[in-house]
Amino acid sequence: MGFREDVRKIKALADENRLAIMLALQHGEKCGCVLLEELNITQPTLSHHMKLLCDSGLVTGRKEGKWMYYSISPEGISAFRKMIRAYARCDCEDGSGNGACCRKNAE
Amino acid sequence: MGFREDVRKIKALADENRLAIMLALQHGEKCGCVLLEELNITQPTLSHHMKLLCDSGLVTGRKEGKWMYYSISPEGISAFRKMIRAYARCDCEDGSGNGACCRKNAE
DNA sequence: TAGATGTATTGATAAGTGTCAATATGTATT
DNA sequence: AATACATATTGACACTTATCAATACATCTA
Repeated sequence: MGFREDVRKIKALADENRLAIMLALQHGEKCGCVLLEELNITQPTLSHHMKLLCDSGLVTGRKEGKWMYYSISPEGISAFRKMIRAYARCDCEDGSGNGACCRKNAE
Repeated sequence: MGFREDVRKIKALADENRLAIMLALQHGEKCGCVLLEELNITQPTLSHHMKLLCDSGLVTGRKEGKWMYYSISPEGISAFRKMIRAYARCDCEDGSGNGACCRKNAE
């Protein structure tokens, strides 16, 4: 069926630099130029990664003058985790919270 | 830093066929030959995907005679979701459950 | 208006990935 | 031992992706 959109979103996180960006944004929004200093990549590469993260909904961008401020999207990461949960799950998690094999590791 | 291992695990889920496999295994273990009937791929391709899923820890394999039975690993998916959560998070989730921006969408 | 600065786009390239046909390996049955 | 069947591996190929240099676009400032 149509998992294409979900695959696209998962791929948005499947890159070392983009994981680093997600961590870098965890404590609040940052300007692109700041991210550029923290990551050892060129400006076009950062722009490319930010586009993928924004398209996936995990990150939102805000333009202020000539600067772009990026931040984690709470709704985006919530939807993302929910989506992940739809695939990374098993029957022993029946919603009652009594899934024996998952009790200890419940997140 | 060393996100390589996490990227490898996330990539394990970043494919349409592997998402379909995860769903197919949700209700319990299945033989490789059964998965082969459900997915429109050849046997070598299935073998390739199962290897990636097993290597990531999301799925475990059990050999019985000439058959391979695959099933979701409860510990694997729990660790996976925990890992995802480390990247797909923001400060407004402070562990107290009071993160204002996430309250409504908490999973 | 001109120059400076931050960001986005384009084009090229190397590396990675999904797929299949062909073949190999392992196991059960006759 | 020989055959049949399920799975794994190898090799090849098309497609995707991460990266950068060069360039374009947008905005601020002198």
